[in-house]
Amino acid sequence: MTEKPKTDDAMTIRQMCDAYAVTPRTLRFYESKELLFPIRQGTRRLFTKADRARLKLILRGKRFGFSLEDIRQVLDLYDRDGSNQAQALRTYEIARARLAQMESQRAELDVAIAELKVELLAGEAMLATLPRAAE
Amino acid sequence: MTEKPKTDDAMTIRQMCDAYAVTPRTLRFYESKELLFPIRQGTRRLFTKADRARLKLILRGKRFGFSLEDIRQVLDLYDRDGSNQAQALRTYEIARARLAQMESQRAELDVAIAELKVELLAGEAMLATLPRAAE
DNA sequence: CGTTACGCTGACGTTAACGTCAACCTCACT
DNA sequence: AGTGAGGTTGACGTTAACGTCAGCGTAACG
Repeated sequence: MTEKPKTDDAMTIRQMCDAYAVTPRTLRFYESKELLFPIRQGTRRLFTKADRARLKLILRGKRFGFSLEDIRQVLDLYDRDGSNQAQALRTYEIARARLAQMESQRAELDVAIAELKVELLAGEAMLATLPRAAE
Repeated sequence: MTEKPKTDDAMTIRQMCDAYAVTPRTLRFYESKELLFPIRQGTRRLFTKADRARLKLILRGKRFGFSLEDIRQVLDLYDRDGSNQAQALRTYEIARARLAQMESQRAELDVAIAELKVELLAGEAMLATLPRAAE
């Protein structure tokens, strides 16, 4: 039993779009970039459960700010051999590097926010000196 | 006295590049986008004190994540009439909007960082289960 | 059999902020 | 006159992640 991972759960491109809030163009684009591998029924694409799993990872990766290329590499590693420790380690390293980037970016953002707040205070002070034309 | 804001302090493009760590292309690009207005000595550009002040603001704006177009608008307002309260107010509003963006971005980044950290912990756990091929 | 829905494949367009030539000028020397 | 440094103006290239056609197929409905 449980021996039927065939096309039981295949979804059309439109169903995918509705389910994941992406455009057809996006899905085709991801396929062209080898991020997704929908099967074909004639000329049409059918997205399997595996594709949906990958798409979820892709969208998550994007939220993290990974580039599609980064994401592709990680997906490749998962696909090729999920139980290879060298590859798992590589994935881990990529993620760690990205985390470092994000934390650095956040630090810069914090500085910029602080500076901008100072500017705003100065701006408010200036505005207060010339409150003419009070309707 | 103090009546000579002529070309006393004009700088060549190369001097500007060295002073502000930008390329000539960048300065010419900024001029084409009407962010800078270097005077001409024959065909060559000479950047005045005013240009340097603007460039500093531009670079600062970029650190804040403003687009060049945003920056141009603000510079225009300053230039046109620095003491116009309506314009100062507009500048203030632009900056406030940008600050809101930045804080929202920071919040998202925080979430993404937190999530990614969770993933990393999971990754570490997984790596720990298969510590084969030591060394 | 006509139309409507859905899908497919190119292929060019978009946005930002410059990078990267190529071809030319033009001083200051030597 | 030659040469080298530094400058100028086009104008096309780059990167990411799709958007936006145009033109075509095909499958079901009425």
